[in-house]
Amino acid sequence: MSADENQTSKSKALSKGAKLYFIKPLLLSDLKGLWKFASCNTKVSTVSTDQNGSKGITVNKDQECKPLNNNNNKEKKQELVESSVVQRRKRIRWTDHLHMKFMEAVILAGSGAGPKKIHEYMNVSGVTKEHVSSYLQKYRQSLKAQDSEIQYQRKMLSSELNLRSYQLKDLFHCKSEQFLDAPAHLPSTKIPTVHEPALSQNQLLPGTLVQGEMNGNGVESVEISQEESYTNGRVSEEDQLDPSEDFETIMTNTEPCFTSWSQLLDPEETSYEVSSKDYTAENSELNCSMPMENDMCQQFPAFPSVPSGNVDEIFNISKETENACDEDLDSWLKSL
DNA sequence: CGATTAATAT
DNA sequence: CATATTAATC
Repeated sequence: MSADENQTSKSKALSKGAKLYFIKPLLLSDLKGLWKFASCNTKVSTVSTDQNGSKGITVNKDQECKPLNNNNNKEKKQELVESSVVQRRKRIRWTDHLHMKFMEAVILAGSGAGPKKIHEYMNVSGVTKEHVSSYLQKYRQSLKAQDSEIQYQRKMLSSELNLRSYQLKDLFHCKSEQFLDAPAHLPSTKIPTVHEPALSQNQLLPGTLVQGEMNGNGVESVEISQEESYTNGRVSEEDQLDPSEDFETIMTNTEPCFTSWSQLLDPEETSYEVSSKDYTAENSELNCSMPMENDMCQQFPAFPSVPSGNVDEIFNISKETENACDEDLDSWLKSL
């Protein structure tokens, strides 16, 4: 189908094997011709362009049209498909095995590789570049989805930490009873445990080897269910102190482990391997569904342990330090 | 029949 | 080559 109505293009196309040549915009007569063509069972030997004004198609006169309604619907459909001039590419099934081949190829081809390279590495007969291309599209989509999921979790985590930072603040400003009660105020921050694979169909990450390899590539799948949480624990009823930027900034400024598919693709980008390890480590903590208190210790300097004794005293000292010089502060810290 | 997957169009 | 769209399967 072409907007090009000059005769040379037409015959060119026809000589190269086109059975039909439509000129846009289509006319009703074109459609009529098409219908006739489609409902005829016989092969089209020759189709000549219409000479008489209509710029549509012409179907050979000698074609006998077979009535459609001799068969049931299904057969009818079959017939049409089979006799149709252009045959649809055979639909392939991406079995685990194929998928594995694909993944291997993706890895071998290196990040940034396109369908062509991947197809070459796969080297599976019957699988065309187009097949690979299509699958690659899907694969990338799944990565993207994963990525945004991770970003989401990251956000959540950061806000959790923020929440805690309020409470640490409270600790420092402490009215002693608050200090002592503090733990009770902590929101129930159960980071949901990882529910393993549960590979949803569209996640495209089956296969065992695959998973392993992917880790090496920094594409670890971190599946933390998000359904629960964050609605119950949200200690919003509490008098919200104004948000302390600190933890938020720390979290958001921290380079994400891997930001996006495009980053993965970038051959220059080498750091993600390392950072992804960090990330996984970080997450394995989460996965243990450990209380946040412990996690905090992993990521931030440990909070000085509070000496047994008079809380008020400590508080007073800490207050004094606001005007203290470094040395004073230093020695105070040591005394802790 | 809606979702998902793969082919094809842009 | 990437992405959008459509068709075929599940």
